[in-house]
Amino acid sequence: MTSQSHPAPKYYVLKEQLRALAAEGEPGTLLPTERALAAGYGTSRTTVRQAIAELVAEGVLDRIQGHGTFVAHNRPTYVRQLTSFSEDAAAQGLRSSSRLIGISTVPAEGEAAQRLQVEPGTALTRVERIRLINEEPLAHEAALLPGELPELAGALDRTGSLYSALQESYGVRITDAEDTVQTQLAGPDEVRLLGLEMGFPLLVIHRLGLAGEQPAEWTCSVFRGDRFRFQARRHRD
Amino acid sequence: MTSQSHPAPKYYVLKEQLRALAAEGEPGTLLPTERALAAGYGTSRTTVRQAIAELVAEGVLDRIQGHGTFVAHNRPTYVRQLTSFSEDAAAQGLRSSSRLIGISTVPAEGEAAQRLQVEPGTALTRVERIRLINEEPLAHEAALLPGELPELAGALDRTGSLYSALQESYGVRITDAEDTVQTQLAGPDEVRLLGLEMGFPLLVIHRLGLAGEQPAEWTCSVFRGDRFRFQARRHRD
DNA sequence: CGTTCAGTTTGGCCTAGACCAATTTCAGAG
DNA sequence: CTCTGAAATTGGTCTAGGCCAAACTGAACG
Repeated sequence: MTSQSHPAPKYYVLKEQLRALAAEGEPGTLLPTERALAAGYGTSRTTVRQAIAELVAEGVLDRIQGHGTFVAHNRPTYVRQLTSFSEDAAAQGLRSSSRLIGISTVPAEGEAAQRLQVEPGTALTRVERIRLINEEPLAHEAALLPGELPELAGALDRTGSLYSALQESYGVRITDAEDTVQTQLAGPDEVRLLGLEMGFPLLVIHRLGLAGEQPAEWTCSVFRGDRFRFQARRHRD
Repeated sequence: MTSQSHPAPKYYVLKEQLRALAAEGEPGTLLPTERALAAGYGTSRTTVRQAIAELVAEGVLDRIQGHGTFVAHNRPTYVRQLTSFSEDAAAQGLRSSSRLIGISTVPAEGEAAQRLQVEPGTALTRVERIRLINEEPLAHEAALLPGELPELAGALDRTGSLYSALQESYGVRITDAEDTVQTQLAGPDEVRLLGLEMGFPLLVIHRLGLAGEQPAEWTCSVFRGDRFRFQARRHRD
């Protein structure tokens, strides 16, 4: 008999009960308050909060300070399939938009310089944006492009797409991209920019965009882990 | 003045201090005990534990009940690039191995039936394994293959690779694969199988393997989020 | 010298409650 | 009826401490 059957932690049992409770209600339905749940389930508020925190991280629940905890609305899950955010969203019938935080010129350094194959100190254009799906923040994205690109702001404003703007204004066409996906936990920056909780699980994608053989884009995107899937297709020789 | 400068939570300040502390020590160096840290930093053990928990989730620290909390050893980060675990690991110079949990025959149902394009109830072969890098558990994997495959166990034992076994015994060659990556939190199963903590961030990959146009494999892999990166390369037309 | 077993240490889980901040509620003023 | 402002409500953060389980320590024993 190898099964030692450690009893599941109390918070986890409660978590699954709350998950079931959430499944019954319509999106938006308010759950009892944390204090009420603690009293009702004969536990402490700390334990209730741990259970709720994980369900929030899974996109099952949502909560607002001063308001309450409620069944999360069925968020569309954004799936990255192609290379462009706007194209991916359109392919899935989602309304995508961007909020431009800023375009600046920065010197190349560290990994960016290496990836873009330029000398450290070379001027790069940095485009920082928030990506939204159905008007809700989904990701923070910072793209680094070689050279100074004075016309980029206007073209980006017209087309809304970085790739379109690059092609339109500078004839740069990204033909290949290499993406690396990994997990990360939300810190103060992500909390501020994406409006989520500290320690929330995120997916970070580093992308190297190539125009032919020439590195033309080095981007770091930080997605909410609960509304995002990354999809890739490969062929073996 | 839009900056509202919410002060960072106390646990987060402590987390970054502990991160710096960990960076100084060699891997394996024991940190002070939670009770000592709480006393030293003039905080509560609860707060210390929250800080440590996130650093554990990031792979910076490691802890063992009854022993202590210490600087994590520099784990190699496994990067998925091709379609096969064994090939990927070999390409990175990592010692990979598998622990077979079981091979069974199960009826097709739900998403698996749909993905493999078989009628619900059709017999599938289920191969469940733990994937290890340098003898440490990295992922749990459950592969579903259409049909009953009596010779699979032997071939798998000989080659160690599912893809090789499939080709060798049945002439099935997986030529294309579609991977979907998303986040998940560790539950009791993952805790038991991979030896990590409840609520630990994971990366889940669903893979549909195709032999030509024919669906031949539907696999769900659950990786530790701290020792895994997923890499994909795309070409745009 | 090795083994055993009780006591100590350390992390794992949980409780009870304090104080803060954002939101909502609602009575009172205009 | 609308606006204002205080009070109540609800989630956000943190404290202090209890009990358990796993690991370690060391003395007693064979």
